[in-house]
Amino acid sequence: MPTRGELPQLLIQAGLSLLDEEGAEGLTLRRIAARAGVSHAAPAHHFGGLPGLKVAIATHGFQTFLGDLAAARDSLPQGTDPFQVLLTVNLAYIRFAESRRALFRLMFDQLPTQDPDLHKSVLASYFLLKDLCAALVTDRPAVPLLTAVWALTHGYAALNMDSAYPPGSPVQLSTYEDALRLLVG
Amino acid sequence: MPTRGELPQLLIQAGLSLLDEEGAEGLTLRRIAARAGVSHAAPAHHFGGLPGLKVAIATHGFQTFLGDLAAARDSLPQGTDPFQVLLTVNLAYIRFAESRRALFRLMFDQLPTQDPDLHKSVLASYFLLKDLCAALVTDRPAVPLLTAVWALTHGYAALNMDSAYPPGSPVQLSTYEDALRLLVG
DNA sequence: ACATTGTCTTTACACTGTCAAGTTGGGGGC
DNA sequence: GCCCCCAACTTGACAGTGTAAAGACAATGT
Repeated sequence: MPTRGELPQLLIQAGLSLLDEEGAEGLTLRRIAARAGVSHAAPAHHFGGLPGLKVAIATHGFQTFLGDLAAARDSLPQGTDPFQVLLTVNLAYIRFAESRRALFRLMFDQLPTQDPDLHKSVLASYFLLKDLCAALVTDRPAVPLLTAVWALTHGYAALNMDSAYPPGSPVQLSTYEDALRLLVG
Repeated sequence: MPTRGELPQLLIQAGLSLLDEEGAEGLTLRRIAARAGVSHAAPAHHFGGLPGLKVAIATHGFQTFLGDLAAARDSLPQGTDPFQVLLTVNLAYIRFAESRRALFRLMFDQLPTQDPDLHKSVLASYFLLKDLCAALVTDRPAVPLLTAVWALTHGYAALNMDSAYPPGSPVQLSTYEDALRLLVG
């Protein structure tokens, strides 16, 4: 039995590992509980059930997602060309989807769920990308550009993740940079 | 009991209705069987198990998906501006994702599966979009443009489907046309 | 010291996918 | 016509799942 009070976090971590190692089908209340060394009903107690646990895992996923994006942004020296910053961050977006497929899918599957914490986590990533776009268009509103950029990036991430887009061969990521440049104008 | 030989199609239809009416969680071997009026082991017999049935449903989904895209294309008069054709077809893409969320998710979840029939269905949609792009760029290869266009469209479809992208308000589909025009150049 | 609250376990139940064995019914060889 | 055989389908059983109720137990507040 773990130290009192830290079980929820431990369960989320167990769920994340299970998700990475065995995919979506491995994500089971009982297996998570077993990995955390507690009974199978303990997770349901803390999260209200499997759906609640999934939301919690997705929320945590969006936080590390945000962390990855911010790390990519901060890895560049101050004063870097804003387009280069956006490109670097968005490639981190695509790489996240590729390296953590099951988690990425779970995250966006849970999006319709109305949960304050999940909503806040998503919003944080939204604002990060919005600021990057705002740096590129000083004369007009950033939201339309952000919408297009986000969609393009998410689409590349989704198609590349399944390695199924051009049936057979992988997505040419080099085309992403050109497409992004066209959108930015 | 249905007429001999048509049970597989009947099971796929039952699965599609179940998917539309109750979402991914309603898709169960036993419930599909009950809806088709057969025993719970009948679907497993024909499709080898739940995964096989899901692949069959996804394959059928891609066929009606292709039908929707082709219908949108053919609804325009001959000689229409190629860009307008591409736009119309892609809006049908986005609308399909919105109106059949569970099926759309299942389809792209099954993409990594290596199944000849599924692969062929996906390829058909691929070629349809490729031809539309080829009509727009006569001087250069169409695949890079197709990749970008497909990703942009798929991204809009995915974000719009969850109505979760700009957290709270729906995706502005008007921005899609502008973005597409930028990509086409 | 005592009651209370929150954490966790135990137990039970309905539901799921899969497998093995049985039943049935129709089509082809004789 | 008859029979065999095979495919379609059913039946029954099993392990695994989520959920709910009820209990055990320790920490905490009074």
